[in-house]
Amino acid sequence: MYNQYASTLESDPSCQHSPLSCLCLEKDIAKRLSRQYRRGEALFYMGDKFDALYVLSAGSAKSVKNTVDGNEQIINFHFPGDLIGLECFNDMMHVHSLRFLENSSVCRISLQDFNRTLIGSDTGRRFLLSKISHSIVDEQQLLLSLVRHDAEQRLVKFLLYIAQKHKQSPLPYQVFNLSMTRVDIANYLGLAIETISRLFSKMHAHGIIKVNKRQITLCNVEDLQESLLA
Amino acid sequence: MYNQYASTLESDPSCQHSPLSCLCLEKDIAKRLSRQYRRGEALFYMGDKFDALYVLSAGSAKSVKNTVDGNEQIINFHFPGDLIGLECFNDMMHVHSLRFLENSSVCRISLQDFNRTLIGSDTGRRFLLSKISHSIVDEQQLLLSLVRHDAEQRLVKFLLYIAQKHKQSPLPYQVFNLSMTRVDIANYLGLAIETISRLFSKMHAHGIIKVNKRQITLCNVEDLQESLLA
DNA sequence: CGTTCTATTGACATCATTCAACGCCGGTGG
DNA sequence: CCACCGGCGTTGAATGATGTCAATAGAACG
Repeated sequence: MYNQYASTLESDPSCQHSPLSCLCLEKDIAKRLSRQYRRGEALFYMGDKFDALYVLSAGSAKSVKNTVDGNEQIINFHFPGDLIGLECFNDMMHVHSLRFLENSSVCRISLQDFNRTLIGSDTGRRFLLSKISHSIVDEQQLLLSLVRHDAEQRLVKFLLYIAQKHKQSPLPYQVFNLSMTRVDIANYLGLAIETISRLFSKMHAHGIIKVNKRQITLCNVEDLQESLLA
Repeated sequence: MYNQYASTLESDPSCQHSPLSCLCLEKDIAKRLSRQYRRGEALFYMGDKFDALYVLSAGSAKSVKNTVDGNEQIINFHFPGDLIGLECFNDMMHVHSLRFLENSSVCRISLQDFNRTLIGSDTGRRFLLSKISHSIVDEQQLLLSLVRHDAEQRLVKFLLYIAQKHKQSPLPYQVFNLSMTRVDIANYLGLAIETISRLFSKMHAHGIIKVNKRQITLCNVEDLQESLLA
């Protein structure tokens, strides 16, 4: 019961293409922005005033932190249904920049609407709290990979994660297109780009996955999952 | 204004020893548990029903995830003022075990009270949202260390983080006792315990820090902070 | 008083990075 | 149309940081 929205997002076919629509219909707190964004565009920059949360309704994006040495660090990737901006209630400023990886659209949730939902609707509040928990847990999963897994395991976990995020897509979820470059993946996983490239080649040669440019096919999901346990 | 509670926790001397007291006094949502916990005791275990959040009011603790291979992974450490349990709204179960590192006490916030505060009090809601953001950002900081820093930088960042958490203590904050073992630190930072040991020895020899068993002295905090930027 | 936990140190092995060269593709301008 | 260029990706060889294995010793605890 508590969990109804989270699970709805996974399974209810009516939500397949826009999980947010549940939320939109339900509580009308997110308003679809008319504007579409293109690959490379930014929704906001680190340091901007925080005046709304967003839900990604289509496409994909990355949260990027600019480090002192002039480089970027990708904090996470976002996919349809992800709630963006939860880390900003501390300073009321954006602590990342958000950059789209492909043509995308978002729903905007003003802080006023956010608060109103938190206050006024039991199911809305549960939904939002569940989203908050989910994003914390996702982050901890990445943390776990970085700490306990070697390069190949990190990449496998990453691919499984991406596949998971594509479960709403019409394609079989074992087949998907990466919207990010190898550079992005390497950055995110804390590896050198050459390592990513070599791993793709090796795993392809071993028949574990198929790699064709950015299209990935996971040949045996269960085997991959098991390989993480070793 | 939005930020008043967060900053109060840092600076208001009346909150020095129990940051939570702000919250207790303010909204009466957290009730100090009479029971004190001892080193090694658990507050809850992974899989337990999630029926309350906690604020650590004294001592320290670790959140631990049991991995499939029978090992543990420390997800984070907790210090006075930290809000514990935010990751549980998804499944309404605890996803970590919480284990105290020294004699400690906690304040319990029932879900009912939590919701009531979210609904009923503007300042309480802001305070809680700020806490949520803070814990997400903390986690991302660790993530950044793991991805971008080598072993020494990770350890330095960890020590600065601990020092930061001890700013409320009567001691000068450059001097503190680690409540966790070398094993815990290694586990948390994704390093071998021998690496931690060697780094402590090396940094001690170089006069960067002083190490005496578990007591650490940071000889020059600014130098340490700068060393992270390189 | 032994057993276990914690910590330190050395020798060696290994995985991932770094440096370097190269190819492919798409866009842009002459 | 072709030439050039920058971004993206692959592969090889050498280097180095960190893990692993092993030995030792003090501290904590029953």
